[in-house]
Amino acid sequence: MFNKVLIAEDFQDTNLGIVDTLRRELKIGDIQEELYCDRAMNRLKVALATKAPFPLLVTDLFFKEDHNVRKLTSGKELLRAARALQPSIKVIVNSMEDDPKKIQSLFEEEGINAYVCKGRYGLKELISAVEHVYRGETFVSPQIQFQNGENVFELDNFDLDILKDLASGMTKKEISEKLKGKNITPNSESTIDKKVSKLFDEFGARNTNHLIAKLVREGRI
Amino acid sequence: MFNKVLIAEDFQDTNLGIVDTLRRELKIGDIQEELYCDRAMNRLKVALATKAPFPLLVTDLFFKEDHNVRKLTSGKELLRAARALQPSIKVIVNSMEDDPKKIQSLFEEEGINAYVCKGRYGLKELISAVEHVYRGETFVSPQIQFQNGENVFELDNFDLDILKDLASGMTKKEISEKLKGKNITPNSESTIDKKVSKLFDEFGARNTNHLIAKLVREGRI
DNA sequence: TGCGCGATTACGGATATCTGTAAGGGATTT
DNA sequence: AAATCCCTTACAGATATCCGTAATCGCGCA
Repeated sequence: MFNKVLIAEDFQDTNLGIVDTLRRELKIGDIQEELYCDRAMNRLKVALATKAPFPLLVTDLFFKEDHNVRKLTSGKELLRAARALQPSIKVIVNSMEDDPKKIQSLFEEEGINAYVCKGRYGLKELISAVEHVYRGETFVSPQIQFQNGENVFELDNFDLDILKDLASGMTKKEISEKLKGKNITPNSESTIDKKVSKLFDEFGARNTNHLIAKLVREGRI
Repeated sequence: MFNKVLIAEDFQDTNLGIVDTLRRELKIGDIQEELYCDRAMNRLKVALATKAPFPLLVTDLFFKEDHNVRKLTSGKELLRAARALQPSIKVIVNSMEDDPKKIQSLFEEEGINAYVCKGRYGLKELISAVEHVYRGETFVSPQIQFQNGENVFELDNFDLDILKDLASGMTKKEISEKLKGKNITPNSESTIDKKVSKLFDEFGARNTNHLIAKLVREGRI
């Protein structure tokens, strides 16, 4: 089993539960915890410099803001920095997020080793995740369904930019002009019109207001 | 100090932290926990029936859905039901929510005794909250700022209904007709126009898309 | 009673959105 | 080379929006 683990998690109470469980169930002696990403990163550096690197990082995704100024503000940034420093480190993400697409992208883009969804069985799953990762396998909370195809439509960056601009109050004419100014093509008002209309169909929206409301609610823009 | 406490919290790990801390710091012997609102409610009923009611309920606001069918789906419903059953019960809400307006309404509408915001100091604050509540006082996490006045504009139910309809894709003409059909006044398209335009000013929005995006993001519609 | 004020409503004009049709270009296929 | 498909663009008509002006109504108040 891993000889030491670093846990980055800003919820004091959750933290306590995790530490306690890992210690008791997995007999991991050296469990260290940090409430801030920056401090967690420091620990990784120090451990590596003293030839006693952490083989495993368990991190949340979201860290609440407070008075402290921070360089690293999310678990994603932390795990990227950690991987840059120490490529061999195993990473388990433990968070509330339950959107399969976002979790999938953590595996694909960040190469995490396991994802555990906080919830009623979060602790049991975390133990299972640590065991899997130790054996070189990946793990995902079973309630996460990686549905491919289905009702999930892709939004490419072009669509996304248009929608963000619309949501921030720009008209299609203004967007068209902005794109022309930046020499990005396509850029005609007509094409923007068509793109957005197609999204109406895909998302079952009746007009722009409806589409924007849906997408903002889904956290996609 | 309270002789027993019921904790409703669907995050297993958080739960463990809370139970442990209350037991150690406050010497509360009888600490019971439930992962589901319905079961928590049952415990309250049984305890009351056997003449050993819980003097204190600590509950989260949000409970994740799973396969189990549930009557009570949120902490708000749970605490209402609890108060209906046993009006004297003290209630501490322990949740992620950090919107002062929503928290304030919990005090004003639901008469909760304390609100503790989950976070880096959540456990320490929870202890403090229990002590305050035991002394008959209220408690709120210090990072919650009850700002009155300021930049916070009120949205009455009429505005809210219009905005919700717009966000769901209705045109102003359709909204006007819907209101006329239900004999709700005012209901002219012109008035709806004016109302929404005034909201542009108040919220610094450039058009309806912008306004809806802002309000959805703030969770107000 | 009359005045003032705000809310509601009507209306019109300038823009913007939504939708359909059609033309052109580039890439792939036959 | 011709046919096909997809993307981009132009254009046009029907609606919808945004915004200004002005008339009307209800209500408190002197």
